[in-house]
Amino acid sequence: MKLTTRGRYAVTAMLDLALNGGQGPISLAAISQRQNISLSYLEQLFAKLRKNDLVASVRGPGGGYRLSRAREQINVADIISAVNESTDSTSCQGKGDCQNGKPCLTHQLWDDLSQQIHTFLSGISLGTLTERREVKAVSERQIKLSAEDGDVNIEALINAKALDL
Amino acid sequence: MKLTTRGRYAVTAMLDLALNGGQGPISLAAISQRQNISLSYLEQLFAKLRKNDLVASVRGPGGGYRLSRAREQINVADIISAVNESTDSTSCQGKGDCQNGKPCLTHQLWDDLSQQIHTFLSGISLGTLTERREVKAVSERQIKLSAEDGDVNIEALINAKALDL
DNA sequence: GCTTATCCTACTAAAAGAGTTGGTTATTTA
DNA sequence: TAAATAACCAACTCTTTTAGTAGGATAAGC
Repeated sequence: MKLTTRGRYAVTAMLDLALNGGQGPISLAAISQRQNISLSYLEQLFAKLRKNDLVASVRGPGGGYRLSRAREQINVADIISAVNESTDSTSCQGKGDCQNGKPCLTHQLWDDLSQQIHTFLSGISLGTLTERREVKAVSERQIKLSAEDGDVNIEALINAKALDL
Repeated sequence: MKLTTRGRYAVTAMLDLALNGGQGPISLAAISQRQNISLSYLEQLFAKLRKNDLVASVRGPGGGYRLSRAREQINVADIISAVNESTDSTSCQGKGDCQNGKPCLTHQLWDDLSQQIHTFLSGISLGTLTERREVKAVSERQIKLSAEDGDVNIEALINAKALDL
């Protein structure tokens, strides 16, 4: 398990999808605009998310992406490991270049720890997050700050939350 | 909160210190040998650990480092944030270059999440880890695999753990 | 005064992160 | 059927971070 900005982008985009993808697919262009993430970078991330069966795609005009499962069935750990999976060879793949000649065991300590983090993040689903945020969305609509209706701007939501504090 | 190999090195080194530093300070050279981490890299990491008051140093021959507090008072979150603290400006420091003109709020979602991870990791102390490992160390001594007595080789410990599975 | 070991700065090679460019394919709509 | 849309795909670039080197200075013990 690795926690970087890459995972943050993926989680944010997926949350956008969960919030805005009520009816019909959402284009990456829309997510790109709302969340201010480069379109091509999103394409790369969604290629991995699709390979891991977290999203499904619809091509052509009016197309885009939708969650392949219910919000509650997709957790944060899924998303983060999906976009990080390419070069996850932090442990030296049993090459045996560790001191004892035995396959790489030092790293197991960290893997042990990151396994716990993984378990922890598995408990947080997109559903959990949207529920928490949707309440704020309602109060946000009432305050009538954000203009474009229909769209849910995550930034605005968090803004609303910040106002609460 | 950021989880990379850098933090892994730091946690491993600190655990080595907790396990081997029973009487007197431990030199970085010793840790370097046991854990197979470059000496100079350890120096850089320990400079930050010292600034954050997680370790204390003794100079000169026979010198080295020791934990500045009891094992139980040092947690994994402390260690990781200590070695990562230099360039932690993942959130765009209120520069206001986000779309709304307001200071950077999109990132707050992630900060929210990573705050939870931080809380989680704060619950795991070096004491927690050593206790878990020390049991294994005893069984390891009984099996009499690792030769050099006095030293506790984390790799060997985890090896012992692997044998348990 | 020699050795040990922390302390400190600067530099470097390699990898990962983030984004750009320039396409192709599939699908809808006019 | 042609145009527009938007997913798909590959290669390339720029920047930052990682991990490690090199070369010392300072402090303490023998």
